[in-house]
Amino acid sequence: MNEQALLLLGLLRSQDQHGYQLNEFIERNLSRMTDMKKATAYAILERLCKSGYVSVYNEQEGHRPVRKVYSITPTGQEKYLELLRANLAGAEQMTFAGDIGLYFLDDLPLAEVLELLNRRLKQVEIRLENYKQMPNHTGLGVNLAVAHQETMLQAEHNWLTEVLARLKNEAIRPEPGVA
Amino acid sequence: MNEQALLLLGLLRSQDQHGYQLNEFIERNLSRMTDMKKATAYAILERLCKSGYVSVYNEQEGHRPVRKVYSITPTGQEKYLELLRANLAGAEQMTFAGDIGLYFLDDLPLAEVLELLNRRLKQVEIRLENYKQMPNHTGLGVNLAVAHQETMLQAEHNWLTEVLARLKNEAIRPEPGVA
DNA sequence: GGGCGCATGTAATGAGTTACATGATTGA
DNA sequence: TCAATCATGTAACTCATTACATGCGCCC
Repeated sequence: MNEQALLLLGLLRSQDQHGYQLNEFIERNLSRMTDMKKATAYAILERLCKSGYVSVYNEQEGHRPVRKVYSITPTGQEKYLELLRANLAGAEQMTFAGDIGLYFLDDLPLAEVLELLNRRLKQVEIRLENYKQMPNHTGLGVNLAVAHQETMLQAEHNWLTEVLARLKNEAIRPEPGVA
Repeated sequence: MNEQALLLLGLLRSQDQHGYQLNEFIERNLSRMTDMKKATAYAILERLCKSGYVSVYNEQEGHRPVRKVYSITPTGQEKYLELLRANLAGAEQMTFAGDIGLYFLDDLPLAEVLELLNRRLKQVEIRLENYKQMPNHTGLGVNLAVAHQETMLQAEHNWLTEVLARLKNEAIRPEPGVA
């Protein structure tokens, strides 16, 4: 009962959809918001169905494979709002897996650390480029979500750049008094 | 074979330790880096043992319960460096669960959104306070890791504040031309 | 004597991923 | 005719969490 459920319910709120359709949409437009896999979406839809938050009916267009079209129920609408409120009001834990590496950074020679962190920086830069080339979406919320990620990526970029500068400095003039 | 393994191996690198000891240390000093639970640590230590990255011996101090003391092996040392390099060089995905809510923010009345996001902001502020009251650690890496989290939290704070201001503005003078 | 701290785990559960299986249609 | 797309799923697995169980020593 988490963000993935919220996402699927939210998408179904605007219109009935079948699993494939939802998965396509998520992959094309929301790959930055979530990394939910297709099989997972199907599984969650089933779960939502069992819980009564969505209902299903079959549909066939021409000779295409039969589709299971999901539709949000009144209970689902309530659940959706509940999940949405909780999500908006809550702050995330903000623990970064990459910090574990930083914690142990003293275990490698400074030169190597510099090279490795540079690799990290490059990846952040590539992703930032990606955002900058993206067209504006429609809808207030969509733009906010995208802007948030860009902001955080930029923060990460700034921080990494600054750290690299500081470490480089230390490489030239090592341990200048500070432990 | 992820960050938790890296963490445990890294801690064992400095000295042999038993599970309880590791768990205590993590809870006291590294609760911000990771939210690994105690049972998980025990399980991972076992896994590392089976893989040959650590070895075990028993120890008893006085009449205390017997301890399983873990010791990193040469293979473990190699694995550790491998994991460390990968961790330092890699950038994280940076998908925030809270963005799903933002994405659907149009589904709630603006006034409520304002209130909910304010709740989110409050939590960020509390955590920031926490960081500011913390003493400096020893060791370059430790400080970097802590500083990183503080930086990102601050970025989150700035962003949220700005968004709230913008939305509040819109509440007063709604939809001023922009879709 | 009672509660906390020490020290280790297990069993059940849940969430999510991977890899695989199926089979029809459509377009080059 | 061959590959890609449409459409759904299952089975096996990993990973981690929760909740529980155990039992002794130490200190008040």
